[in-house]
Amino acid sequence: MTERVRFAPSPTGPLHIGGLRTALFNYLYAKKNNGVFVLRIEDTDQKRKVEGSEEYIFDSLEWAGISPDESVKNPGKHGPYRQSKRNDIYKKYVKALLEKKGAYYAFDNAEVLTKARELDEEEKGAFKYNYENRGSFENSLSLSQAETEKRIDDGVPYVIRLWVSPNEEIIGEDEIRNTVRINSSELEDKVLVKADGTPTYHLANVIDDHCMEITTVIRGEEWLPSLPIHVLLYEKFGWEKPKFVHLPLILNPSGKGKLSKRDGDKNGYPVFPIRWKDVFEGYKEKGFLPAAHLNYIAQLGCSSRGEDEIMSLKNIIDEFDLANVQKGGARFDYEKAKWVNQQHIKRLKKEELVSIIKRKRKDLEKSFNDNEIHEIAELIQDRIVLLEDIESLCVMFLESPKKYDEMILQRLEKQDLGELVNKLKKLVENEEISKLKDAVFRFCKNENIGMGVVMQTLRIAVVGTLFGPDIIRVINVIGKYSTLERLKQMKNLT
RNA sequence: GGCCCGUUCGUCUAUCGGUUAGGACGUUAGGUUUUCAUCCUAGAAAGAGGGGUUCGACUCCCCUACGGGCUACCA
Repeated sequence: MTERVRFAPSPTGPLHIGGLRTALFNYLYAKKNNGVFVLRIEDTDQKRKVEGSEEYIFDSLEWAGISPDESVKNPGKHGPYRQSKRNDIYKKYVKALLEKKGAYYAFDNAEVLTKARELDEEEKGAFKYNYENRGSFENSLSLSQAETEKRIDDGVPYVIRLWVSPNEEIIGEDEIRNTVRINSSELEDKVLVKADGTPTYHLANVIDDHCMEITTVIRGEEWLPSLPIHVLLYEKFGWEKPKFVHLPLILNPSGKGKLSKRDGDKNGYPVFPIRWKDVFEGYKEKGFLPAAHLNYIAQLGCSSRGEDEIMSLKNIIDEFDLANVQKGGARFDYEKAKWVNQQHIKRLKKEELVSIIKRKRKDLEKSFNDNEIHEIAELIQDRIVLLEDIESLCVMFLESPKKYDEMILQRLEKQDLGELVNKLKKLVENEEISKLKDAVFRFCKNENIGMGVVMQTLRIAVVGTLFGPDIIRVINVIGKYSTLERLKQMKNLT
């Protein structure tokens, strides 16, 4: 049997890092098992729907390189792939459930329930609509059949609730943790169909997973508490249950709660894969390679057997094993995420890096030929942590220094800077630029000046700071003319 | 409050009853480099606490503590 998994986000805003990881694990599981990765849009609550979020989900998955095999965009035979289009299906199954006495009508309005809830909270905690009190509410169990039918005919609003019988042991199997056992008396008669006739998550989810022939449900740990409800639903329908996998949550770096948008804002890292409506920057814009981002996320709460932590998507698939998934939540670590990205960049083929650099710095091609850009790529490759660093790393090749590091200037002042710059200028003038290194060595020896001082002076004159790649190689790239110009600019300054 | 899940260096993790508890990020100290980055070497750094079971527990069981999740006609 082919494995079928699904990622089922609801389009209520941008997909965040946790969602992306859930999608990733579904994808990995599918690919590892030659299965099918389905994307289902859970838009039963139209009130909460946010324009653009469905597109955003597709765009994010595409950026990450983990697009679904079946979805609204490439439907298979299990459609529709949007829950808002499946209401007829739900209706059919709810009818059957009602007939089997697996569910019942309830007419209680919001005020009644709110009041009951408040009352219970004062006394002992959470209110539950269940076997203990359903007799005192207005529903098809407490009302006569005639009254129930009359109300429905009269158009009195109602919901449909799951009929949970007390004191039964419900067993939920999770693939990465121990069997979850719970007494059904703890459960609530969950609303299955809302007053507007649309299903709640629990109902739609179970029916869809069954109808779409999902074999393994991989979702976040926040769903673990509703597993018993789902198990009950499968049993009442008489359906075979899929396997369940509840992924540990991604926590804030502080460990306090799930990773949140707020936290990302505060600490300066994105929590979304790609830009969301000019409001939030994503990992893409921040300068993460999709493969690197996936690499980091795949290892949050999951260990890899391989000795190398840096892996391509293909490697991640090969190594993927549910047995390696952690049980406890994992804190997000932006420093490590950046390090992984840096490692991926370091391993990029020169051609790939060159094309990224050309894209980021379009003006580079005006001043340099392909060979030179390759050299630039080589000079800066080890220094890029985020792709956005490319911009600043390229500045020294394109412009003469706008300002000079004051501290260094002061330090060098003792050496009669003006004269030294002048001599260097002459040196560059008279030497072949490709042989500059030897020339500088000779110069130091003849003039009896320390190598350090000469190189620092040259560097500060050419790029303005004391950081950066091999200054001789930089000079080779920018050429004799630019170098002389820059030395002249420095000379005028001193 | 109730229910559920979890707990190994600061962080991500290895260990599936016998290990000097290993690796990675970060951090500290050296080295390489004209500088910075890279790279190399070394160091500090962990089994929440208490009971069992066992010849022997990080590993199995129980309790406590702590953390997280859920507790909507949201998903």
